[in-house]
Amino acid sequence: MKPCKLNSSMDASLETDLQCRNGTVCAAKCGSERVESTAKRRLAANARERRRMQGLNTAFDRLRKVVPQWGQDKKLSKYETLQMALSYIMALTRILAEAERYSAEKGWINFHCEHFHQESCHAYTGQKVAAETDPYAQRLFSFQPDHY
DNA sequence: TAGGCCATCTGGTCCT
DNA sequence: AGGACCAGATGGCCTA
Repeated sequence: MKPCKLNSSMDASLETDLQCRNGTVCAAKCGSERVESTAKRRLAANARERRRMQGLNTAFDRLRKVVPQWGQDKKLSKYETLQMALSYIMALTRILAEAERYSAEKGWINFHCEHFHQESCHAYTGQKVAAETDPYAQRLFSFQPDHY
């Protein structure tokens, strides 16, 4: 946890706030109220920003949980997490596209067998199904992140 | 000790 | 006017 601080630029802006409008220094009451409200708004903005960043970090943690770690004991950095998520999504997309292609092909084969070559179907489709499961598993488990 | 990563503060900009 | 988002600055912690 970092210490709370008010930096010099803010102090300067608060000071100029005191010398307002009529060229002379405002009444003490007016100035102190303005300073107080500015400081309050700043603190509120800081708190909001902290909450926002915490929300962002929670999202990063959730992303880390669903992205492959490849046995790394060290937590992925934010940048690495994004890179890994990107390559992982692209790999899954490729797998899905191939799965669709394979299933479309299988559908055609079933149709063809039903209507034209019933006698030679079973051996062929059985062989096809067994063959198609392997490449998916192979691809999924051999997935390596792309580098961008 | 340098470099990487991170949390926080801050001011600017845009939106409601 | 006030909130959300963003990017720059700063300083702390950790590791090679």
